[in-house]
Amino acid sequence: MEERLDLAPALRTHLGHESFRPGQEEIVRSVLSGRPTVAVMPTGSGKSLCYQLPAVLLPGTSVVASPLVALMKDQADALASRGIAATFVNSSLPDSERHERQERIRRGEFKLVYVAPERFRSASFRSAVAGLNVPLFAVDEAHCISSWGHDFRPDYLRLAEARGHLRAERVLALTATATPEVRGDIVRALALEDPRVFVSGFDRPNLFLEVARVPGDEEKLGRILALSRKEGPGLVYAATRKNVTKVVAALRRNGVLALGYHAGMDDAERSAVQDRFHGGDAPVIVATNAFGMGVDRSDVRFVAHFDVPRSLEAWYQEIGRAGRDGKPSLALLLFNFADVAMQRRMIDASHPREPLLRRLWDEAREMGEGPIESLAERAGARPQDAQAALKLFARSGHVTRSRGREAQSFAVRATDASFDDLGIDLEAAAARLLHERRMLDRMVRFVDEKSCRRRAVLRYFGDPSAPLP
DNA sequence: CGGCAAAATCATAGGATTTTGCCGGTGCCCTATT
Repeated sequence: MEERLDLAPALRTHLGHESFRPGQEEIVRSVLSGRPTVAVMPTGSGKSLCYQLPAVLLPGTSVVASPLVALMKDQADALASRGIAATFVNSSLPDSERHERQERIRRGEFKLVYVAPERFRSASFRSAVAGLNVPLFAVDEAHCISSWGHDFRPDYLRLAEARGHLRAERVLALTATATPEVRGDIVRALALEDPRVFVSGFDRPNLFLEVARVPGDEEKLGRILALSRKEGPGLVYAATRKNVTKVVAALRRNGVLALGYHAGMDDAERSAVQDRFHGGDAPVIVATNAFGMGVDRSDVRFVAHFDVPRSLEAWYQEIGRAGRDGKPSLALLLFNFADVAMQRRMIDASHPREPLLRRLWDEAREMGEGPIESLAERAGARPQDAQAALKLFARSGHVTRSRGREAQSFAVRATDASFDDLGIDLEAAAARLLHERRMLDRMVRFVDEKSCRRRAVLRYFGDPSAPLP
């Protein structure tokens, strides 16, 4: 007979909720049972409670892998204000503070510790958690494994190792976006054995999905302007920083208070934009895909895409930020076929080809060391290609990179190593390139979809509640 | 597959038109310099 622990009192005392929202209780029970758990829930449905409550109930220190250090402080503070001992460790802390926290972690003073996956590279952190009793290792935004792990943030692919360091009794992976394929990536990367997978409904009945084919920027701006004036607050996603600037300028020229957001802005500026948006001050945010995580405003009336996104997943996640209050909202995709070419170029460019890589390695070896800029020049490549290639070379330890005041430079450690010694998995890289192209193709096919768009999306995500054709 | 800005061209000396070239998003962490 299964023991049915009453979770309601703990939910009330520790987290201040009267009752569970749909899906939460089952997930919490699955975690408590000890079984590896994957929870796929739409943003805004209370994912964090699914690890917070078990962390409070289980003896020991639970560790949460979270992608953005900028959000950790708020998360930990929110828990602390409820009397839950939570903290975080990241590079924003001065050394002394970090060491002090690690000592407190070592002594088991915390119920919850937030870290980025990269934190496990630090020997002092690993040592702090070495003897710790860790009942739960939670991986938030677990789709990052799939979207960032391969080249952007490789430590996402080493989370199983991290789990090993922690000797965590339980694992919970949480995400808002997951096709069956991404779910598979998550299970594999975390080496989950026989996990329970919970998928809540992806249908968002209050979102009206519209795709508008437009011949050029003028029409796009016209539609966005009309929306901004009538609907607001809203989000506009653009594919490049340059386009962000362009759209912001156009809206402002026409009297709409729009704020731009992208990773090229400094941290203070970025958080100021977030704060103004949350404060209800800015009716329209124009952003690259840097904007999203940690955004918590329920009355967003529209999400418009100035450029076609790279995948259905990306698009659905982004439009999911509209209408969390359940009121009618619009997702508008402004589609110009020319934009597909731009995305295709970006995809291709992020996967340097083998001949280019070989050329760059030969040049790098010959130079021994120097600014990345001149390496690019000598190899007849663009700086960003040289940058990407060196990142790849650095992974094998044959190259170190450093950043001076102005220029970034590199140094080859083993000048006698051949290209093949670098151990670059070209086959895997080629496969990923192909995969990304296919995702984009699917996005484009979706634009041409003749039947119900909603049904097509739900089918794509494998939503069990999707109506059958 | 487009759009834009800069350069080249035209046709005749300042300005208009055409051609060409370019277009790159996400964030950890650490280390060397001020």
